[in-house]
Parts: sequence; C-alpha cells; structure tokens
Amino acid sequence: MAVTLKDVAERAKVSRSAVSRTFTDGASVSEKMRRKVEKAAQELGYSPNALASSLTTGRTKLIGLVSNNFHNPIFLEVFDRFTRRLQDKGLRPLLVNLSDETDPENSVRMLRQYSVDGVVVASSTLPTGFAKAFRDAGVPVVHSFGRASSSPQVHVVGIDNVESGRMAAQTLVARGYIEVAFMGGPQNATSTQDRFEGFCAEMAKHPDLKHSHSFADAYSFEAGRKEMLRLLEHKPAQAYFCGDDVLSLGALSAIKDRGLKVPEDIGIIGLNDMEMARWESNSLTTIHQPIEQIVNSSIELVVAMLDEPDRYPEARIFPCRVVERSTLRPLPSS
Amino acid sequence: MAVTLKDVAERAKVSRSAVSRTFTDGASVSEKMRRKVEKAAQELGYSPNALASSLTTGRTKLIGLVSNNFHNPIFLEVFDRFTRRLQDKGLRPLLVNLSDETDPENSVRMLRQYSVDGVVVASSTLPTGFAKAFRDAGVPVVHSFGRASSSPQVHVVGIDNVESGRMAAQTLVARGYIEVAFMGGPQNATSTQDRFEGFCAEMAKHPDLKHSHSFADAYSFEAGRKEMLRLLEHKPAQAYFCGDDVLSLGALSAIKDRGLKVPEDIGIIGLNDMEMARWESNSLTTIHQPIEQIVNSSIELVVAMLDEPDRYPEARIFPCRVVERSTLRPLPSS
DNA sequence: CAAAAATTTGCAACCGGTTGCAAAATGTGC
DNA sequence: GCACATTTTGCAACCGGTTGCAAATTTTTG
Repeated sequence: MAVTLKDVAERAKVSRSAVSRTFTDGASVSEKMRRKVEKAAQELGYSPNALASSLTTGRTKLIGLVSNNFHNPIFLEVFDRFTRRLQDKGLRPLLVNLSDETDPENSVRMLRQYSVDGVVVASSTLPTGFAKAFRDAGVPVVHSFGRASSSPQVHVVGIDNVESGRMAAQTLVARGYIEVAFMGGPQNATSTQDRFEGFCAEMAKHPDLKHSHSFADAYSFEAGRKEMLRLLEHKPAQAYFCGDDVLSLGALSAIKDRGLKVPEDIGIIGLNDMEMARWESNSLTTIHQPIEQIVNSSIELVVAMLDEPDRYPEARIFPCRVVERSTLRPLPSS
Repeated sequence: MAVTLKDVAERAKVSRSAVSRTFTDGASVSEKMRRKVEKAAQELGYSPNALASSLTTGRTKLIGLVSNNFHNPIFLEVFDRFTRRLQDKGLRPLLVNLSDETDPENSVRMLRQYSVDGVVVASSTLPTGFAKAFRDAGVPVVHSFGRASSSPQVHVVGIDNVESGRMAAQTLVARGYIEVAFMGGPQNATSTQDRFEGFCAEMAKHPDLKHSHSFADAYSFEAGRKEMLRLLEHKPAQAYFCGDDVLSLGALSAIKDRGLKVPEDIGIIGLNDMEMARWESNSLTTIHQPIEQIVNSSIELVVAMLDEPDRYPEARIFPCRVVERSTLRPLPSS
C-alpha cells in the first residue's frame, strides 16, 4: 500500500541513501539529485515514515501529554495551548488520560514503549513524586502546574501557590473584610496545601482579623456548591478565597440560591482566570494564572532537555496577578 | 540506554526470536522458555519497543484524534471519553488541533507519517469533505459529530441534526409559544444548517405561528451573548432554540443583563446537554446529545475498520431527547 | 522402543529508514 | 592537462523488532 523509500529510489534510479538524504536536512545532496528524487517522490506520493526513521535517529518527536484534569474547563485551554505550541515546533502530543483508576506505572511503561522524546505532566493535583517516575526511567519530563520548590526533583513550571494564597489574603484584607475564609480544593493536592499555607501566613500578620478554612472534595462546580451550601448553614465569613475558578462558580451558585448578594453579602475571589471567569454572567474576581507562559515555558524546557538530558532540575515560577471583576467589594477609596 | 530484545536474548541465552515470541501472544513458546525469558527481561527491565514492532506488523495502535473545537467546553467531555475509551482498548490517541490556521492537508500528511492505524475526526463544524481526505489516503476514518447522510462518503457517527431541529421546534410549539426563533451557530457549519432545516420543516406545519432566525459567529458564549443582545434591541421572539448549550448560556447572560426573566419573558432551549447545563446556576433546558454512545460507537467503528479497511461507509445515528430544566415554561397541563 | 506427528526453536530475511566509510565525480590551482 | 582538494554518491551495516521455514526437540502412537 504505502510508498517506501525503495520505491522512490527505483523510480529515480538512484540509491536508497540518496532518497533518504534528500529528505534529511543538512545532508549532502546535489541540486540535480535532489530534483530527480523530488520528482519521483512527487509522482509516487511518497512521504517518509517518521517511525521507521525514529528507529535509527532515536527521536520520535512524540511528546507524552499526561493529565488527570479532564473535568476542569481550564484544562481545555491548557490542551489547546499545548497542542498548538507542540505542533508549531513539529512535535506531536500523545495524550494520556490519568483519570481515577489508571495506574501511573502503567502510563510510564506505555509512554516508554512508544519511545516518546519527552513527557509533560500537566496537573496540579498529582503528587510531586509522579513525574519522578519518568525521570527515573530516563525520560525527559516537565511537571507543569506542579509544586514550586527551591530544590525540585524534576523540572517544574507553574506559579508559586504559596505566594498566590498570600496574594488572595492580602486582596481580601485590603478590601476591608474582617472575617475571611479559605475554601480549598481537595486537601491532598499540593496546590491546595500551598495556597492554604500562603493564605494563613498572610492572615497571621493580621491577628485582629478572623479567618477560617474548609476544603471541597474536588476542583469542581458541584464540590464548590456543596461546600458553600454547607458553610451557609452556619454563620458564613464575609469573603472567601476559593481554591480555583470552577469551585468559585459553584460557591457563587450556592450563595445566589440562598438569596444572598455578591459582593454585598459575601465576596469571592478565585484562582486561574479561566475564560468562563470573564463571562459577563460570572464576572469573577480572580487571580490570573499565566497559562500561556506556563505552557510555552514547559515546552521550551522539555525541548531543551532533548539535547541535554541531564540538565539540572529547575523550577520556573511565573507571577500571578489579581484581576478585578465583580465578586469582591471595591478597594476603599481612602 | 534502552534495553533491547538482543540484550534479553543474550542474558537468557536464547535466540532473539524466542524473546520476541514470549512477548507476542498467540506465538508458540514452551513454558520453560517463557519463564527463562521473562526472568531475564525482568532483571533487565525490558519492555518491547512498540514502534519497532509496528514496522513489521503494520500496526502502531496509534489513533489520530483530530478536532477544531478547543473552545467549547463540551469537547473536554468528548476528549475525556475518547482518551479513556481508546486507552481501554490498548490504543493511543495522537491529538491534532486543527484550530483556525492549520492546513488540513498538513495533518493528513503528518498522521500518515506517523502511520496511525486510524483517525477520528471529532467536529460538527468541519466540512463533510474533510474526513474524506483521510479515506482517500487509505487511512480508516470516522467522522464523529458529523453530518448524517443516507449515503455517507465516510463513516459518520452522531445525531440527526435535522431531527433535533425538528424536536426543538416541537418542544417550543408544545409549550404554547406563538413567536419562536432559531439562533444558530456559524452558518457554514453543517450542524447549523441541518438544525435550521429541521426547525423550519417543523414550523412549516404550524402556519399560524411566527418564526424567525439568525446566526451567531461561532459556537461560543461571546457569540451567543452578542447575537442575543442584538436581537433584544428589536422586539425579540418568545422563545429561542439556540445552536448549542454554550450559545444558550451566552444568550441567557444577555437576557438577564437586560433585566428580563427566563422563562417568563423569554424561553431558551439549547442542544448538547453538557455538564454545565446541569449546573444549578444555569439549569438549561436542552436537547441531550448522547456523547458517550457517539464516542464509543466511533471507536468501535474505527477499530472494526482495522480488520476490514474497505468496509462500506455507514452512518450511525443516535436519538436525542429533551431534558427539561428551567429555561422553558412548563407544558400546559391541559 | 522405534517411527510418525506435533511442538518448539533458531536462522536469516525483512520492515522502512539512517549513516560511516570509501569510491566516484566534480572543482580548483598551477 | 595533471595533481590534489572537495563534494556527492552508493555500499553495506545497523536501528529493534517479526516471521516463514526448516531443523531440533518433545510427545504420541502402534
């Protein structure tokens, strides 16, 4: 069925090497030869088999894209960015869905079988050790949206979650809220832990203010709604820092159902700044996470590792910023 | 770096074929041999190179997943389902993002270079001819969410969009709306055209009722909002069938901004029944599209084509159903 | 227990490419 | 035009596996 190198060589009456060389840039081929080969290739509709060549070159241009966040809308943006950027660089994403049951060991094995050149683990909820399994298997790996660390074991690209928790607290304090709260995502996610830590650290500077905390079961609308409904049964705080935007939307839904007004009765600040936060019906005040930079930088890093496999693990941390919308009361004009 | 067949063969002191056979099911190997080989493989940490073997077997177990819908949240659900299901069948999704600029020819070539076993084109907005390019290149292809046709050129799995348009119209009529309208997605999408056709066909049966139509620029929140804001400047209809759920949410946002009530002042029915439609803050009445069946059936079909490449093109159409929520007035109790 | 049948094993060629090396072709200087 | 340097080309081995075939081994049968 498929046209091979050999077919082209025969038709052009040249050696197989000659054909191979015309399709390899940087190889030594005369103009005359190149034209002859290209003509034959054209006529036969030949295009080289990337996998066969990977066998000798050791490069497949396949990048494993591993994630477990197939229910958080922000990840559609993440996948969009990753796939586009990889394509631009001539790389192909091999997608791995790690949702619930799937065994990590398994994906490592599988991605090795397909000899991916590198792996990007895109998740804020996977344990830090997960990406390490790839590194241990000798596969270049970058953990995107992973935990910032001053001595990372693998390359990490993302935000400083501690800092973002601090930023959220500062934002609430600056707006004059007296009783604030942290409503986190799943408690075992490092992102939740770090945001909580930062939040507490900042609040510790304001002993006169009250703060409390609780956790939702997942980074999801339903979980956020459920948790906020629970909170509203007792005396709620004046403002909440929710674990992420989708949790915030769930919380908002609960608040409005109870007939309360945002931001008058309760304030909300989220994290991520996903497209939906911008929708006029939500208009969520949130902390912007620079997805584009994170994605681009992750890819840059994994590409760099191809040439330099033992590159010293590095943490690339991008700053966040507060995006003012309509779910927090304005700054006192003072 | 990597452990190869040869290494295992040497360590186990057997031929390379023997090793190959222990890792190929259905091959003739004695228990004794298998144990010897497996022991050596274990010790060396060997796992076979899937791409090398694809060279001789002609199967890569790679499936191209091609889409251009990286901004519609429903597609996160679609990707989730596709990746899980493919993984369950031992197949790997190679994701291709066709957003805007990317040239279709290009992706065909690329997917051929990676010798994918088959391709799933998941999109309701791509032209019918797109998937054909794969078929013409001899690659098994299924167009998911494609246009239903009684004489399809490639395998199509999806819903009957004409019928769903009809169903929407019926639903509106049954609820006693006198002036109804179709607010479609992009006019060049086949799904839009077909839904419109069905809508009109049904309305033609009710010459006493008024109906009108218009189109949004994209299947997106912003486009739906913009179009509805425009419609609200003149006298709007009593109820709208919006092209899909995300358009509906945009429309709802516009309606509420204008201080109108849903469903009292204006009714909305969407299409897709994405997770977000279920969110209490939206509670969108919509037509459920059976994503799970469509995905599973698409994969089933593409797998079937592996063994039977010239299988006669088939259209698999799944029925939709209306999901009652809160954006249409109730049925008259009559 | 020997002969026939069935099973297991290894050899060697092949899948579709790449690449080091030496031979052939082309270009340069005098 | 000749000797030498440079570029282009083909040969053949290799990448990591699979597989048809025949030889070797084991099992069955009389």
